[in-house]
Amino acid sequence: MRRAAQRVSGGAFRQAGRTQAERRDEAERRILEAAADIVAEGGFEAITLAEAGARAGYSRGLPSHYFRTRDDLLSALGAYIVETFQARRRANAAGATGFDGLLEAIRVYFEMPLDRPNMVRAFHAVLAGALNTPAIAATVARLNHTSATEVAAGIRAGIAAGRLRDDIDPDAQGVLILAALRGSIAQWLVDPERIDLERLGANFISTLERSLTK
Amino acid sequence: MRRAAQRVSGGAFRQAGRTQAERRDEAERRILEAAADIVAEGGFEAITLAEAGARAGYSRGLPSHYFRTRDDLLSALGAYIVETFQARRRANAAGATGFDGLLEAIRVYFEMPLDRPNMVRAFHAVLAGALNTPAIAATVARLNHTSATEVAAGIRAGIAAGRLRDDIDPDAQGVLILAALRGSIAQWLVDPERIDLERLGANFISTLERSLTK
Amino acid sequence: MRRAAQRVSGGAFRQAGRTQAERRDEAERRILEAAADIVAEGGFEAITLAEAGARAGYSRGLPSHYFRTRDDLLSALGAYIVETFQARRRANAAGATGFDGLLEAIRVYFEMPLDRPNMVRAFHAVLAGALNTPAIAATVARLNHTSATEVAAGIRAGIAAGRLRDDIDPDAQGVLILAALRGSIAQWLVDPERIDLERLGANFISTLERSLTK
Amino acid sequence: MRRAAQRVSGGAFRQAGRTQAERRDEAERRILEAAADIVAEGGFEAITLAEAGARAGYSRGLPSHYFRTRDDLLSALGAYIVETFQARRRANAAGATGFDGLLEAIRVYFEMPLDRPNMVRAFHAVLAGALNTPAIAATVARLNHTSATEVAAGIRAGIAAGRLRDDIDPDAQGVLILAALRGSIAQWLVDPERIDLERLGANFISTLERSLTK
DNA sequence: AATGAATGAGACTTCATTCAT
DNA sequence: TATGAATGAAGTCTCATTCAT
Repeated sequence: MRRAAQRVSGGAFRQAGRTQAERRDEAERRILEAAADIVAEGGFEAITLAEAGARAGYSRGLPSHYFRTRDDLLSALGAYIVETFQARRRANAAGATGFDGLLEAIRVYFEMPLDRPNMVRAFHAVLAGALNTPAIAATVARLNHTSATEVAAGIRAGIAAGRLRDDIDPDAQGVLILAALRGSIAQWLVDPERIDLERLGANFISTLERSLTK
Repeated sequence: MRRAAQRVSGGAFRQAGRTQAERRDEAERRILEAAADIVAEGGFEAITLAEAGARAGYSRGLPSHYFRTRDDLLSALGAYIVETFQARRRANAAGATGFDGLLEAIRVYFEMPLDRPNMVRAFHAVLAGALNTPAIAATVARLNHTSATEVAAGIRAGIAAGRLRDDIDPDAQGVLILAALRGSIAQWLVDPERIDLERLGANFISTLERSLTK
Repeated sequence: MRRAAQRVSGGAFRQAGRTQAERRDEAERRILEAAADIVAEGGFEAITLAEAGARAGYSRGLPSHYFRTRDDLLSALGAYIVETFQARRRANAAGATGFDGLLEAIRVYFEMPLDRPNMVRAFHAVLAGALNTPAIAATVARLNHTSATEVAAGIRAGIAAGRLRDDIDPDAQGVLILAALRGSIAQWLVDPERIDLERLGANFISTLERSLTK
Repeated sequence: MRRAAQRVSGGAFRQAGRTQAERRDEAERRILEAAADIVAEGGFEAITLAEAGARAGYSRGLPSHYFRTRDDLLSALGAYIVETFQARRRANAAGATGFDGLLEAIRVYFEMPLDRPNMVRAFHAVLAGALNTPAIAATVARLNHTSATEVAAGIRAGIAAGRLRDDIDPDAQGVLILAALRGSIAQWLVDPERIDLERLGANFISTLERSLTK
């Protein structure tokens, strides 16, 4: 096995000392990131296998080689974008728990579009793609369930702590809160000039406090 | 002149004696409706000009003939679906005004998916398409602005009537309420088994009353 | 029959008092002229029936109505362009006969491109079209024969007048002279900056005089 | 590694063991040759990408794959046909220089149509295509300039050798001689029965000698 | 006579996919 | 492992042509 640093045709240099498995993993990840960029710019249907390979600095044929079919790539890509988004969201609101953690997570949610617009665009493209692309629908359904349940857990913690009214339906509120977050950002994506996310976030949080606390 | 209904090659029955303008208008409308069906089933990118023509009972080439390019069809289709959705929504909540009218409109909104699932799917496909398709983005941006403004007007009416608190930001609430409606339905579309729209609607309305009324 | 001046859909006014045959003839002629313009701009294959009708100020369907098929239009158009060109050429060199008439006709030939560039472009498009379009080949073959024979007649007149050498092959010279004229203009059409037609014409005539006269 | 000639799906025999670059180069060349055949038969506008691929023994999609667009194929094809024609013409008149070389080249020119009718037809189709196809016009403009300059060089050599009159305009004569050659063949292409190229060639050369020599 | 609605064939082009190297 | 050559299936779009008005 050749171990010296070597020039690959795509023009990228890669580190020596990798095993083939490591190289493969990196190539897959770079292809997924390139694909995520394409999604952010042109939507989910704009992806072509060749373009994803070329943007990642590899050959136009490599995505086919790794992901076999376009559907498999889309499926992996949906999961990758969702995971990346979730990881970022959680990192930004790390440590916060209970109802206060929920409020903090909501604040973070309204800040992410300005911080990471491409990631958010890609994420919403995945949400949109769930409507039609079976390879993605399952991922999004699971995401929705998890996310709404997390929100509901924050509310339940608030109830248990005696801070929130106990006639609240935490599951329904979980869905509604998630809906408001997503729907707000969806409007911002279409018309960022008109939608003031900071103002929306502040209003939403004070609305929640008024409707949920005792 | 032949006046009896006659069979034409496309398989549709049409009345004789139409003017050419009438024939053309009907053909355009039928093509748009067929295209909306396709959108509801397979999403915005699933449309092909040929399929739209064939489903409408015409030739595969007619949509090209009328709409010139696919983009032009998409643009017209986005406007058509939005108009149809709005017309239906308003018809269902006719006569209600003020803050009560807003609450009624919200109730209607949560009922529409069960009443007209295809229309709602098509509508949400348009919303999703706005992310990537410039021809649609403008339509959706206008729709969002109008819709949020209508909601805000209902809130302003409630404030003026002394029923709602006067420290509310009606515009922000308009966006947030629209967001919650859209986001709820988006989750239902992905997993209708899990999302109970009736329950969501009831929770949302009581939440609103608690957060907005004096 | 309505005789008053009337507005037609194309936007053109036409004179009253025509018979239908006259109106039809005018419409045909206007369609042919519009088609000739298209040929001059975009070549022989750029013609579409609809475009010819629209440019002539009529409906897009009228050329079909008159000329039945595209081939029939092309055939009529080839003849029309050739006739127009010949008429112009003869008008410009009217009255000249014999060998001097030939020289005058040659001078005129080199002047026409600057005087009537569109006509000359269309004419050369017809010549080019003869290579592939059977509907035109016959017209051009006849034209070539006639033109070369006319040139030969001028030479024969010069011989008979004792002005030209009598060992000349008039028919071969007819073809060669026609070839030089056409070939010169063909080069000018491709690169009018580089080809100085006036200089070419002067050189050609003095060359001819030296090679043909006693 | 398999080395024996093997039958591939397109119906052509190819050797195994080629590098990919060799395979591609051969495929491109064969597609261009097939396209040149089509041009010779049906003119420049008769080319379709699919037909070029099929005639070359490949799939109907390959020309698109290589040449991207039809215009790019036409452009490459124009250059290819011109190069092939020039190479043949020069090979046939190899070694001849000066004014005698020019006369020999002219003799060869009048012989080529009978020797290589398809090549000559294709070549004249390119000349004709320059009138309307920008992708070809540049190639033909360069060709015309080069060819006329070569002829002029032969005349200048004759003047320098004291064999031709020194009041000749070599550049104008270069254009005129090229014009006569092209124009003669153009007439032959339309009506080969009537045009006797051998006789034309003999007449043209004796005419030239009379008009150019001292 | 004239318009223009509608059809259908054919071309270009893009890609997923397979396969040779 | 990785490249890229080659195929073939759609899809868009343009037009000649037919036909109802």
